[in-house]
Amino acid sequence: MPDDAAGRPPVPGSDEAFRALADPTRRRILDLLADHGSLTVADLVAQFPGLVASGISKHLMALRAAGLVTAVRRGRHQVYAIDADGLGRALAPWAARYEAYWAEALTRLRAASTGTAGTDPRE
Amino acid sequence: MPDDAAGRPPVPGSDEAFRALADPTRRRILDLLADHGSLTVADLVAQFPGLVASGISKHLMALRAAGLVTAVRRGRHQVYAIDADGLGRALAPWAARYEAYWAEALTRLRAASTGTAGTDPRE
DNA sequence: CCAACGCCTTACCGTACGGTAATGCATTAC
DNA sequence: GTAATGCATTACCGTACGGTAAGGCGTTGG
Repeated sequence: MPDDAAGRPPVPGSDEAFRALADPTRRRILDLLADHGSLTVADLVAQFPGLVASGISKHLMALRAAGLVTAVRRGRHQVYAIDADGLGRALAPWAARYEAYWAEALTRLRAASTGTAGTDPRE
Repeated sequence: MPDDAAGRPPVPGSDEAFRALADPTRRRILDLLADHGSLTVADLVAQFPGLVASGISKHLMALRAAGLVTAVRRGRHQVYAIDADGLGRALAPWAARYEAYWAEALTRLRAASTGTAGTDPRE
């Protein structure tokens, strides 16, 4: 990248958030945190058989740098949780611009999941 | 990546979409397409002083592979536009899960831009 | 105090990504 | 028909990313 003269005045801190969300593992971590509220590193490691603790820790650091999760020490464990405020601030501007696009797909998705209970986000 | 044993059955085609959105240049291309409706490669190249046509073309291919934009030939120009349906299908499941997080930030954002005639997709 | 534990940190490696330059294949213009 | 345009494609390069393995520091427990 020779220079950033392309100009990117809009969305200041969202870059890191979008880059963080690019990785499927990190999105799954967010999903797990959204489901369970808060989890330790060990809890998360148990959910990823193909990864060791270091990898999970690195992903968590990336999410933390992007402001998507928060970390607090509890004893010798580190408990992670979704940073609702940070996630909102990072994605709200983009969502405001594009929510119209997925709005109809969303209502269709909600209608389809009424009774079918399966994870089938298409058709 | 030795294997994908970590398990990623959910959100089948969203991976490419999120990876495509990770790059600021591609998000800016989407913004430009959202603003102008449809643009040719040359139009987009004019918006990025720091890039040559090949680079723009590659970004457009990535966006097309992710199902976020569509391309049609008009004469010897290639006209790109946002694929509303593809964008919706790719992001709707994720948005359905996390929209609550940016909902409050969104209303706050809308309240702040009341009267400042920004880019308002709806209402 | 000392050993075990838990997590972060650093070093390192392979691969994929973003970028340019050069080539190819259409379509338009002369 | 031939030349020029417009975009895609390919080849190539530097860098950043995702992953593991090894080391460090604070915390828990005897």
